Amino acid sequence: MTSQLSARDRLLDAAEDLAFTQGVAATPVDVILKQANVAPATLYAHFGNKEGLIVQALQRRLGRWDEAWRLAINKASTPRERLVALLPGLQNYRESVTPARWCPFLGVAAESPHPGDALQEALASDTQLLSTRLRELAIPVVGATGAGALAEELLLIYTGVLGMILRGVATGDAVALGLKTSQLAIDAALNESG
Amino acid sequence: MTSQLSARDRLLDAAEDLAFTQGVAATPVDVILKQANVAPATLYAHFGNKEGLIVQALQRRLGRWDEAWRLAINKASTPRERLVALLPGLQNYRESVTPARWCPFLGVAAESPHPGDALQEALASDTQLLSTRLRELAIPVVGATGAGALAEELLLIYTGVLGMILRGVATGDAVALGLKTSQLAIDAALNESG
DNA sequence: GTCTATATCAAGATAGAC
DNA sequence: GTCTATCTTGATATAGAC
Repeated sequence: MTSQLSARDRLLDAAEDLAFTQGVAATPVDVILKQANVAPATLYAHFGNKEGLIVQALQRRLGRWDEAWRLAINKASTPRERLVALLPGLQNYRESVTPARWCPFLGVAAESPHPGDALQEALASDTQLLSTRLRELAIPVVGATGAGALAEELLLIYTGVLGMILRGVATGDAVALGLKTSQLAIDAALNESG
Repeated sequence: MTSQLSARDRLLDAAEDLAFTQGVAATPVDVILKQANVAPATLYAHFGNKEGLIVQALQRRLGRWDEAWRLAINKASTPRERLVALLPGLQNYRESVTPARWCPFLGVAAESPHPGDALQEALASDTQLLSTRLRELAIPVVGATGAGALAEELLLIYTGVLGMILRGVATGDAVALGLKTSQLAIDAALNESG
């Protein structure tokens, strides 16, 4: 049976499915090709090389994660809930996609030795998105003065949640722990600004 | 010039130096051999294969990290300072050894796809050490009842510090941020138990 | 235990037809 | 754009002498 998706989409799906769960270096191109049911030359025609495929898979995933996070923010009803929506958003997101062993952006960056790579830039985009939006969401909660510092703490906690998943903690447990810690950070920031 | 260290030690040094900064998969055995000034057969005689070398390099590093942490704990003068000594300990440690791009245990685990690998077990040893000792150190600060929960939060924060380093934040900045967040978690635990 | 030289193999990438 | 078949490379590991 042939899938109805384009070869390009099947390749992106397979790359996400395999490389982000098994590791990029540990996932040979052959295996991706087989799962996508696509011929080698097609991959290279679309993406140039393996790294090109991984980069585009990361970009697509960042877009989807962005959407999922926005959705979680929109479901929240207070500024404070919107600020911590990151964490339930992460949990929902991980339940909706093939869950990478942990964060694919950090994972790919950890494997890629050269800072200037397109792969590293994908991680930078992720970090940038997190920093910027967390800071925006923090302003209505603690005011513009303390927003940057609080955003940094929340990014640290979020990053810690991802790392705990790599340590083998279940996503739900790691998220609950991160949520609890985030509340402490927000309370402390409110006491300072108030 | 030939080093005075044994071939075995030169191999471990080179593996730590290269594989933990560039990534294991991205570091060919040849390169390790060249830097160690050792012949291929010697490596395989000592370690069996590349993974064996990496595993022993990790074990050695865990031992040294353990020592460094103990040292930081001993330099502290109050139970509370001992509980957070993890973070200045990390900073000193990273300044004393070839600093891996981030945590070599998490890094190696991230690359290794199979949960049962000897490599994954090295990460488990690290997590185990952190959990156990943090809990012991937390008892004199917040009492036995809340110690486990606080230890989990501090491990999350520590793991977040490591992840922030991978995101490109300087070690000192990440440590300072983690220290600040840890103090919040401890204060909150004290309020609950008091 | 250590060396030089080499076998073996897997993986990324391409050639050329359709 | 897509396929089958293949090329090329580079990396792990071993053979056999000292």
